[in-house]
Amino acid sequence: MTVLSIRPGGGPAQPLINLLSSLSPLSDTDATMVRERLGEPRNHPSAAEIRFEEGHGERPLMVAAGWAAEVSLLEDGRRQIVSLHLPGDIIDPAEVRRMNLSAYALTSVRTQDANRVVAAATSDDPACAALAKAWRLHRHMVQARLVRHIIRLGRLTAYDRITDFLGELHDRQRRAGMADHRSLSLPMTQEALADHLGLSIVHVNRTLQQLRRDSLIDYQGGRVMVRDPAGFAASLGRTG
Amino acid sequence: MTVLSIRPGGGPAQPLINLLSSLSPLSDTDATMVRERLGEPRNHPSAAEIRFEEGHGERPLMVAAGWAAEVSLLEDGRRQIVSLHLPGDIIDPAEVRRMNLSAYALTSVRTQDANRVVAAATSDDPACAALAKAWRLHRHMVQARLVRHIIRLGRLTAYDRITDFLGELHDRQRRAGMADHRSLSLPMTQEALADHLGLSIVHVNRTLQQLRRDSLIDYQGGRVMVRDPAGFAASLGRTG
DNA sequence: CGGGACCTTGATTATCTTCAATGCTAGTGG
DNA sequence: CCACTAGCATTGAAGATAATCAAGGTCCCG
Repeated sequence: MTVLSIRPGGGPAQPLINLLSSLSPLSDTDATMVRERLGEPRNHPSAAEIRFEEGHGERPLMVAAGWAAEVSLLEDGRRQIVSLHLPGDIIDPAEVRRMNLSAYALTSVRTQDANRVVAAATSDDPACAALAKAWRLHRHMVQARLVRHIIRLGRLTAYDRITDFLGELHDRQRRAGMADHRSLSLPMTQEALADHLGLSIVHVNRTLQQLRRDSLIDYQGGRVMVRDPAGFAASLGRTG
Repeated sequence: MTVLSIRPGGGPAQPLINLLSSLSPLSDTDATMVRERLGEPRNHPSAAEIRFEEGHGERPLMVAAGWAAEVSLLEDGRRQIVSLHLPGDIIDPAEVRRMNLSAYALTSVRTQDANRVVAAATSDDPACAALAKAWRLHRHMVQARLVRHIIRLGRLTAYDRITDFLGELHDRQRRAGMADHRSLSLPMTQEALADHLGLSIVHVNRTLQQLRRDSLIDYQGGRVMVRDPAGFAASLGRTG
């Protein structure tokens, strides 16, 4: 991990740059390329749907601040949050549409048009080679998260689902330079948590309390403190 | 759907050709291109792991006959079948390795090296344009299946999971020209079904019986007859 | 005929959901 | 400043869904 490049205060593009360079080293030139290619910011109020038909086609959006989610709404009103977008993540509208999902702001969200960034990252211009490599690894990571979520939902208990999920969030936030060794932010309601983890609100609430009672975490005000990193990692039903 | 191209007896490549042309029309030339680029067949006994280190790197394999699965093994012996490979599907060893999965033969399986097919389908040679388009759509479909499976596991009951899953299998087999309007093959044990759908064997067994009692399906000898296509589709907790 | 893999069944228990309140806190308007 | 409201978190009780445990049963194959 290129520690040097992790500068949380480096502007709205910094989480994305940190994220990419945590996968494959980027030069300052690469970082600048990302920064300069981001488009105008846009704000989405909490709980609003994030729509994409903004004039010229379906452009990828980078989440600059706040959390968003890709959601499947079922006929009976149930919903499944398929994936989450944290600062630094990029939402691909074409994919959202193809999968029959919708995107929602879980908190107040600020996005920026990332069309030109994605274009650079997927071009075969040698000047973008480092960016392209990091981007490929990033895509792989995104896909691996889907697979991991299938394993979570299919074979882990509520307790392990939450632990495993918090572990994933911690890793993601650290890569983006947005969390320290011991804590992570969790600015989503227990209802959203339930809809992501395939559980009821009530059960999420009780399981979180259990985690607190077991002294694995503290949780309040949208922030999780990892009290026992060892026990935390150990309690995961790990894949082999 | 290009009905003309669906010829179940057209050799081992036919399922793949049917599958691709169900997504985007292929000419006879395209079909020939696929057929001629397939490598030597290889047999995998039922329940064996499908390994890839065969001399020259990790080459994609097309399933020519039988069913395979990508599996995650958990420490405690539980397992999750993340995805299934039916005839016509292509297994990407690089992906299996990246996701920390392993591939197993659920039945006796015959595969063929599909490296040159994938190369053609992902090239930008204009001669492969039709193939490339179908391939892109196919990749999208594969990804959509992962998302759909997340929704199944997260928000559907055992009964609906099985119904929805059978619906998916029916669609896949029809695209490959390997099933008619009313029936599909299901050559996997109830244990494998359980490991895919995140349920216990016993519960899968009882739920299948419930489906039979409700006259939605008949099920015996690895074959499912769809008795009530309307009720079948209606019972699905559909995404919107 | 014996063994093994798979399917089926009953009984019991655990996990998780649902329903129905009750708190808590922050923002709002009087 | 103080009700008042809305959204979220929490709690208890009851019930449904699914897992586990422990046998049998069936079928195929050597």
